[in-house]
Amino acid sequence: MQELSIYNTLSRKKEMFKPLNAPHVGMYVCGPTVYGDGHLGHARPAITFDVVYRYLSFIGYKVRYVRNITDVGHLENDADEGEDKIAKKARLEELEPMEVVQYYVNRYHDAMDAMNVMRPSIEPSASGHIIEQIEFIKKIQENGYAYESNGSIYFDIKKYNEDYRYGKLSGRVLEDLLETTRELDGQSEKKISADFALWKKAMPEHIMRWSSPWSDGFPGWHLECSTMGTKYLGKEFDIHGGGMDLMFPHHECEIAQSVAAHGKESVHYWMHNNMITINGTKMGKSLGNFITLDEFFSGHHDSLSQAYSPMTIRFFILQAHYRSTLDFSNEALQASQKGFERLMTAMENLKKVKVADASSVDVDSLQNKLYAAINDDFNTPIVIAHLFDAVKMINALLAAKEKITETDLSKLNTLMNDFVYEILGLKSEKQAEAAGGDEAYHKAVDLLLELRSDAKKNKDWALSDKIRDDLKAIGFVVKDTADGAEWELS
RNA sequence: GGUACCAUGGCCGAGUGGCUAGGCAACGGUCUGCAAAACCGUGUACAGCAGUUCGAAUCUGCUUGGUACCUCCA
Repeated sequence: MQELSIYNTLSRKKEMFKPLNAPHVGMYVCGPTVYGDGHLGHARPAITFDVVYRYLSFIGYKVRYVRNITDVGHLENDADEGEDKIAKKARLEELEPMEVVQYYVNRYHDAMDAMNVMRPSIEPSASGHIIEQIEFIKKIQENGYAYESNGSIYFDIKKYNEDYRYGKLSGRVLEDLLETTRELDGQSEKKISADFALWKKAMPEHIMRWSSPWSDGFPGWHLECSTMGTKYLGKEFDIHGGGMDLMFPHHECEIAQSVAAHGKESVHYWMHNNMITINGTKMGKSLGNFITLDEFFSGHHDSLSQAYSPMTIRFFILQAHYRSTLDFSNEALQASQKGFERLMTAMENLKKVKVADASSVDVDSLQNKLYAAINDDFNTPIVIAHLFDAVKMINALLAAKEKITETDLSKLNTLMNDFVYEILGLKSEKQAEAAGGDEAYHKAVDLLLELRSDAKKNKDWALSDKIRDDLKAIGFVVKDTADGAEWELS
């Protein structure tokens, strides 16, 4: 088993990863709120924790990966008089709320599949766990950390803070919070403004509502994660992940809820991915500066100079460490596209390498560096840097500038496959393209290239150049290689 | 206002007290009928100022600029 270190937000430092019940690992990640299309920002946690999931599984852990679907409970406004986001969207589009949910869940899955993000072991939805959430509230209430007010139940932060400490994850101090939130409007039903809803009584216009011992209503914003985490991973589990913007108040409230219900913290390692920025500012739904994943895939957006494939997006995200911000730009994305293609070309070239009776390359050293990088808090940019060293090695082997034994070649093959495909989760898009698509049209282009090849044999440069240049004008790039001509869409 | 964080070559980004990632772009070369593609090679950058040190981009202080969270947010 590899020695893996993980940066724990709780301690603000890297810690050796020791699961509670090896070889089992429990991991919970905050999933999407399904009232809109996924954007580039959503890809970051999905891909970050996909690599965590893949690597933990790869080194032999049995991982139960839970990623929720939030389909209730997020209020529209900061005040408590808001309306459920899903319900609002449903009214606007005159659809059943669950129809809206299903539509966006499907689209989310499609985008994630395209980026080769593995599906989690369990993908529970908040609306499917109302009963569990009500039970969870009862426990908090029994332990004295909740109070009822006008049919709604609130978490009593002041009481909680007397016995434990509210704000330990994000470094907040309750007194400071009280000062800063005081000026926000009518927190009429709450004891103090920092208290948050566990159960909210529904106004007549709310169409998503459930009965409870207190009122017809819906569960609070933070409750689903505590509830479903507990249900599927236990009162204590190993990893909880999510975006940095969820650290406060969402994850802070989760901790408070779990401690209030069970008397102890449930999560051992808190992991937070940083934001993706655009022109140096966070890309976010509320800021309206986001670009959806489908827009990236199609190129249909004013800020995009071209389409970017799902693997380009994945590679782009993996080229930065998950705890750093990552600035989007066309230039950066194009760089990722080129780099990714180069890596994939080398993976093809690796198959053509011939063995020799001795090795002039050091595969063991490469292996050590790759594992050291991924074990160091999933440092994928370093992993990729070493993979590019391997690309140079492979190209030199192919050009017979270096040589390699059968044993080493086999080792190199395994290593490259493990890291590129299994751990980083990259895949060649050429194959996917060739497999699908219109066969007749592929053959037609191939035929043109054959004609050009014949023309070249006859030194009919006028004809061969016409074919090449006209194809280019239509949108095909012709590439002459040692094995003949290839083409692709530009 | 409170609390954090960041500032790296044309761009994106690692790293870190001395051995000065990587990708893209640019430039040069190999190949090619010419191109393109592919491959090879070339760049001593770390906001500013002061300090600690034999030695700092890496540690400390100050200055400047930027970001995030405090309200839904990945």
